[in-house]
Amino acid sequence: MYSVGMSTPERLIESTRELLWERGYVGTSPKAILERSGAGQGSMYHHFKGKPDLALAAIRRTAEEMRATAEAVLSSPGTPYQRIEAYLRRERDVLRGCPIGRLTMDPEIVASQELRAPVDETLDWLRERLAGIVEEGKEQGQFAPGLDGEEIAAAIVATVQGGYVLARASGSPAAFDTGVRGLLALLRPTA
Amino acid sequence: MYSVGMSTPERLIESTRELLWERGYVGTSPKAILERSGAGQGSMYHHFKGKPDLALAAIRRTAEEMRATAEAVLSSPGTPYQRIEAYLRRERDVLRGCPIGRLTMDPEIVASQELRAPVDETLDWLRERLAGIVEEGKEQGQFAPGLDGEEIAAAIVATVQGGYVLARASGSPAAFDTGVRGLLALLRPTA
DNA sequence: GTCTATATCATGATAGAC
DNA sequence: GTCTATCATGATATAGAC
Repeated sequence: MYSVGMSTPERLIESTRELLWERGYVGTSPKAILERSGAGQGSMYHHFKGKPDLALAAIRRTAEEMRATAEAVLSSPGTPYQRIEAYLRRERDVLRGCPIGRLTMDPEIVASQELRAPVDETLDWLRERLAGIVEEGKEQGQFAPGLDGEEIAAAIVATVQGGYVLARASGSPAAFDTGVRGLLALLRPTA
Repeated sequence: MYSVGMSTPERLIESTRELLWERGYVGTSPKAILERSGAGQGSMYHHFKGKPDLALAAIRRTAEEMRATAEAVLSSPGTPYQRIEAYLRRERDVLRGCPIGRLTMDPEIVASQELRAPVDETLDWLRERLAGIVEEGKEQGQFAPGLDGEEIAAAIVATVQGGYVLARASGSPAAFDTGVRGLLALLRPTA
């Protein structure tokens, strides 16, 4: 429970972010949010219109954070291959899954234009960012000229998102790493 | 609602399978199952011990079905690359997601040894099956000898599972296909 | 801004008649 | 085997006092 140095709306948003990550939108109840945040019923409905409104604030913040984290790794020095490798091998809490990607399996998120938008925009941005790096690699002769940046980027993001699925199914992060090694082996410049 | 030619337990299982696919375990209520199946409260608790028991029966059947579908494609004639391509390009209801993979994002499935087991076993079987095909391809000189069958297999399954995530995020199956094309481009034998 | 009270419906099940 | 109570608790709010 968040108790120090945070305003009530902050505590509500942070608690909601955690619960959405752990249990998804459908699995997260207002009651659970109140308990975790230490806020009262009245406070929550004073600061937010309801569960969807609070979830939107939480999802937007998580999306921003994920984007910033990815950008930090992707803009680090190194060759295109090295930057992609750094992204794929970056430390992750694999068994917790992706706080953004997991939302796509939630029926109420997907059904809501508003709630789905930040999820879509984040994954879309990531694909575009990676596609640009692949194109850079092609120009530098690091990747085969026949490869399509957008296709490779989609395969990279999918491998990460699917890696979480494999890891959670098996109860171990190993499967994530195995898939990442497989993709890196396929991407590795021969030169 | 299932009404003809099916026993009550059958109707309950089929309705549960659909709901688990659409809404996950946490998002599926006994009431919704009863409404969809047309069965009464009493029938459900007569044939099954409760929601977890019914879900287990539903998940086991979905797992069997998924395995049979995959095996049919993977054992079809063709070179290893062609069989992998056939698997990746196989017709899918992409926006509905994977009925097995989506369960890994459900906190109560992952928390339950019993409910997670069929999910784990199915994805594990699939990885092993694909790994064998990759090894075949290496023997035939279709894939580079340096590749690891298990790694490539994990990347393939992850690309599919992650492809569903991308598709559902964007609300269109296109992203799934883009990722698959990217992976196939990387796998394609040059010879 | 926060609190407690209240409201309505859903959840997940049990009991016992038929 | 199926049906209709019944039940305790949770979900998702609203109302109004403080």
